[in-house]
Amino acid sequence: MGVTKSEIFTDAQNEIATLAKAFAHPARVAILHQLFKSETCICGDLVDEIGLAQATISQHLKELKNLGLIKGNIEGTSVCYCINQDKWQEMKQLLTAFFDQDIKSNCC
Amino acid sequence: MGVTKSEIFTDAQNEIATLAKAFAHPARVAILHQLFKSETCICGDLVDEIGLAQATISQHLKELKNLGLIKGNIEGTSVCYCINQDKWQEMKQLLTAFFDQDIKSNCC
DNA sequence: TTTGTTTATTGCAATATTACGATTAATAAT
DNA sequence: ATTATTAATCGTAATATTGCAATAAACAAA
Repeated sequence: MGVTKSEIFTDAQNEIATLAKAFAHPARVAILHQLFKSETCICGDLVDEIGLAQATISQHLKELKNLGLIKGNIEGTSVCYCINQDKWQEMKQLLTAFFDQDIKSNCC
Repeated sequence: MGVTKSEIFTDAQNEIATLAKAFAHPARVAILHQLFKSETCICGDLVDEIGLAQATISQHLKELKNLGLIKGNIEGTSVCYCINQDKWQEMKQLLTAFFDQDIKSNCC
């Protein structure tokens, strides 16, 4: 018990859930927002900008990177993080398609 | 520790995270998909359709209802669940606006 | 080489989520 | 009234997530 039964769902359903998890925590939303609006996207700047410990930000960055939504370039001792635009578009398509479903019958 | 620090994020960031949680589990994705495509939206049918226990489905339905994304109408002994289209549109707008952000500078 | 800077990882504690059996509540059917 | 049906809730167990201090790793600067 307590473990998600991925095997009983379709691939599409699991994929949507996995992608949605990226946005299911305000710290990750804040990180992504920062990456969109900011000139620089150095990890350390994100730590300063958002008020969480360095280890915590690093962990959230790792999750976003694992999903492929961001990528990191090493620049000397620091790492520059950016949105992975290809993957971002792919995610956007999948989720907006889900949001744009139209109702077959509205019984209530 | 282990508790999300909602107070350090903006209302918009918290709202996006809260809404995204609706889709962050495949069972809820499956439930919503079923509500969109199905003629009937009786709780019991969802239990049959998706392979989870009645208590589990009921719990997921409660979460979706708390978010306002679905509503339930009592019909005799059964309950008919449906998408709340107003809230669905509102959610869609908020999330697609986030997805449609355009990048200021792409440094990597 | 030694020191400083920056990020990743480890280890741990606490909270949150997921799942389900058992029970309860509410209505329908007999 | 009794029984059956349906859904919500309670209690509990297990896994997942969040957060951070401490440490490690990797590189730059002196």
